[in-house]
Amino acid sequence: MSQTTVSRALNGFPEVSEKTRQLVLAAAAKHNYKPNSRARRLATGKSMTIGHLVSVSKEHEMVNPIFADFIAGASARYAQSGYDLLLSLVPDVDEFTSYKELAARSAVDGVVVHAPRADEQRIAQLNDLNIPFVVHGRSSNTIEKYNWVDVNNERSFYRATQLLIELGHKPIGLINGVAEMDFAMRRAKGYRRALEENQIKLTDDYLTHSEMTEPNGYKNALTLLDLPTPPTALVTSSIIMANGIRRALDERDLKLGRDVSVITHDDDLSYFRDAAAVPVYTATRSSVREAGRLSADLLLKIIADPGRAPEGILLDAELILGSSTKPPRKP
Amino acid sequence: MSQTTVSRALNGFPEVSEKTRQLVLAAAAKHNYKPNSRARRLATGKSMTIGHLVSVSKEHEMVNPIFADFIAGASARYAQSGYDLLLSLVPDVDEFTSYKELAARSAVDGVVVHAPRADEQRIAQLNDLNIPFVVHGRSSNTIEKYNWVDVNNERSFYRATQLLIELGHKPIGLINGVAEMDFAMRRAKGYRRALEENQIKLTDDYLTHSEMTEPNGYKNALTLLDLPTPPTALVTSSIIMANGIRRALDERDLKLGRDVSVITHDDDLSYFRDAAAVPVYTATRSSVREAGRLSADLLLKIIADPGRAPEGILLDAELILGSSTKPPRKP
DNA sequence: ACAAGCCTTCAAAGCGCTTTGGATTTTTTT
DNA sequence: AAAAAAATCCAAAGCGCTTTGAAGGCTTGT
Repeated sequence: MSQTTVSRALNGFPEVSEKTRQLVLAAAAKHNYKPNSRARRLATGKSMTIGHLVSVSKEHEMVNPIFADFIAGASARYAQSGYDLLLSLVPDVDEFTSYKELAARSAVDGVVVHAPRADEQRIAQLNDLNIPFVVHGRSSNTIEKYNWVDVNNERSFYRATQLLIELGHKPIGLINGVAEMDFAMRRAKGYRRALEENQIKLTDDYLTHSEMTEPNGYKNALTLLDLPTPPTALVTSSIIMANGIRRALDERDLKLGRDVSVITHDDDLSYFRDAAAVPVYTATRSSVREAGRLSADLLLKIIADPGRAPEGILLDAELILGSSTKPPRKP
Repeated sequence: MSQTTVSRALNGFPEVSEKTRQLVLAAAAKHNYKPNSRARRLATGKSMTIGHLVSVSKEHEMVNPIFADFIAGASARYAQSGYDLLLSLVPDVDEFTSYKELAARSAVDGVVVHAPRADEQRIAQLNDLNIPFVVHGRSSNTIEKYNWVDVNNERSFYRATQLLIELGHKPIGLINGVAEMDFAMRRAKGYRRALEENQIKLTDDYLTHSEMTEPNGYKNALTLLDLPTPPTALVTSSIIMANGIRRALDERDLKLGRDVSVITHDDDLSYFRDAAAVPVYTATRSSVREAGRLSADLLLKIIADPGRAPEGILLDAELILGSSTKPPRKP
């Protein structure tokens, strides 16, 4: 049997009879034969690989904890379509160099951009490189068209803040992510809008920006609690920071919910899944794993049809009521 | 200039004069030329790719949170040596199928095995497939030789338990990972040995096994605190569980350290880095990122020299004193 | 100035597939 | 039964590199 026939049988071409196909498939299964990826990729001119470049902050050696779950979602989709996932954790400073290199040696058919800043250069750069990509998040100050999957951050945090205000809270703090990040900017915007609409005037002292680690949640919570008029409620961007906040409250003998209300954004991380009947935290919840799936789907579509008009997928976070929010305590 | 010369110049062969090499390099830089990965890999017969198969528990859709930091460590090494990192999150049930497939289509030059069980089949399977691999962890019930990088789990937990005993604690609980995991088994062993050597008899009620999530830390802590003779100290396998434990203590109006002492294993995750002057938790600390680096180094060595005798690298976790351990409270 | 020897360059083969275009066989039509 | 059409199959080219083996250019020694 000729090489051509085997190749066609395995790749599902119609020029081969069903009988032969079955024969080929049986023989392949028997000898555990799979076409050599390297040869196949050279012949087809496709890499059958999607790149994920995750930047590691040079300063803090920080890996964004949500990326594992995001990738878990995406990976499943790639596998279904026969794509491999190429992962590279690069120091944030030379991220573009990495993209350029990947493109030059044509190692990937597409990439996913993680953690876009409000001013994001990678989008224009990738458009220039003419390499298909999907951004997980958006970039407010970018005019170029691009494909993205994002959560409605502004609205979520607007709603969260609004809820606290309705409960009677006035001084409300926001413990946010790094200021340059697009999501952080949008969340701050939602938070501010809710305050403004309710004529609550707060200085920027009530708003902190930092990497979303547990220690930072702790530290920033203490800073806010030390204000002359400490907040009676906090909104935060990450369940990991929320854990730090809880620790700070604990240290001050304040009870979560009773003394200080907290609403956190909840990415539904697998190791923090808040699945109790009454969740621990009132939260704006949106599964980052689902975002991973959707991003992968979108990227595969773009690759299959390069002419496609850029698309944005906006997910709405649910506002889930837990036990960490109560009306402020009467003095 | 001929293709041969260019290839040789770029790949550092000695047959090309320094002058020509510089010329070639300059031209390559100017046009942003990089040899096409696909073609190169076919020609050399190497994939220049390392596979990481991370299993996702089918049941809980759980991704081990340490893997992000581990991979961050490994990725840097691969990049240095020109290797790509192929990541696949596979349902734990069909992990071997994935390995076989990778081998058949020769997509990788080596793999890293994550989260080995005490009874681990993958080691024999990979040896059969004759594919270079390094195990992050060990497998107690495996007789085959293999390369591994592991922490001295038994000793760490022996020392941790011993410390608590020296402080005066008697009923000591262990909130551990899933029982089948090799590391969990070793940690339990160290814990038990310390108890035995001090003639402390405790039933297995003081020992819980579960996936290392925050909710499980919480739940298991409550279970132990509800025992007729509740433990005055807890040892736990993960800082994420430790956060759940803190929540449980909080709910019972118990103060960490004062009322209940806690020692946690600390993988030095980037988003939980406990870098305070006096750490929050007394901990057995070992950087999982460093383990990632070492695993990558070892694997690259094996690939470069297949004849190499299997090697094991045993890391010793430091026992770091924090503020979560005190003598038991007098009743 | 010429041969020997070394350094440098090159043409061509091959990596293991896919794909094209043609050849062969089988089926259908007249 | 012969011709036309359809269904199969196959040989060979090509994907973009690396690597082999041979040729060309330069230096050195006599």
